[in-house]
Amino acid sequence: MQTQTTPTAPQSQPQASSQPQASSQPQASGRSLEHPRREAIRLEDVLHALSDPMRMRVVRTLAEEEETCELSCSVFDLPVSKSTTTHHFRVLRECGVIHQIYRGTAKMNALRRADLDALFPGLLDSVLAAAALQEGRLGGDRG
Amino acid sequence: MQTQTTPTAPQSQPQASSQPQASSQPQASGRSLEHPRREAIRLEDVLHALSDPMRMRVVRTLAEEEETCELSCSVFDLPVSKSTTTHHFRVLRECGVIHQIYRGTAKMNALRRADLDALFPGLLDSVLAAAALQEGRLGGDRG
DNA sequence: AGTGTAGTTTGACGATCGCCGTACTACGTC
DNA sequence: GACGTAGTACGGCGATCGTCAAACTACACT
Repeated sequence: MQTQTTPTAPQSQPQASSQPQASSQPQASGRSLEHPRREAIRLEDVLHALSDPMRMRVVRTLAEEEETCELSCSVFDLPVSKSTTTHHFRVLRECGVIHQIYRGTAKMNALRRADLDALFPGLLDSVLAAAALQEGRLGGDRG
Repeated sequence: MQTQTTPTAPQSQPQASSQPQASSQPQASGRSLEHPRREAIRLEDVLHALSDPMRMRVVRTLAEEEETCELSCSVFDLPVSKSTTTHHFRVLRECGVIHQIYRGTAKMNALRRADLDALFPGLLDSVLAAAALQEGRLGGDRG
């Protein structure tokens, strides 16, 4: 738990893999990503980020798979181009909703639940519940 | 309780004041406003509406003054022009966040709390709490 | 009828948004 | 080194957004 940041306490230190190990999993290395500090996360930005169906879909998937801790961008398979996918993940990161790190060629994503719950208690859960309720109500599958 | 709709169960019937009465308060009359039905309210539209600081400010004021039931547009005194104010209230109404009726020259506004609570339980409260928390955190007055 | 108040409508503006394709970089593997 | 994979950066496109000013409508009051 030292060469990789935990999603519950993300800090954006570059931390250029000082101890190489023969683990099967590649380490976070090379490029660094900018994340807003917890105190810099703004409610209006979070609401704006979540108001896009594509990004809501990402956040819901991340929340469902929360015990997995991290998902690569590619597992989402959004019905948009690669560059648009990059754009949406960047919006989510820059507004503080998700945490991203590079791991080999992949970029892993995790919800910043601890930060969001601390700043806006209950908000994420009620949004997720609302999204699930609405999906049931409209009967559609995530569209 | 028949010539005016209640904010807790708003229906958008025109209801053109069939029984005139000498009450001190002018009745809802004349122009009618379109409101989405409860089932037509979409989470993404609500989140988008709330992601604008000006509209969030309106919703928070409406929530604080909820026992008053209705507030005219003019009491808000937003730091934007009249036409922009009209625009923001229209966005809030069309996405189902507020209910509006004409009462004389004024247009009265009320939160559609019953509808929102039914569709998205806890969402409105956690958003309002988050906004209050953030205001305290940033120390600013509603900005 | 005239005046004032409250809000609307229209059209415009610059900014942002969501989306794309193309060209590119970084990494792992053969 | 060559190749494939994962994701980025750069522009560009049309649509939407927040904002405004100007002209307008609806109502109340004198």
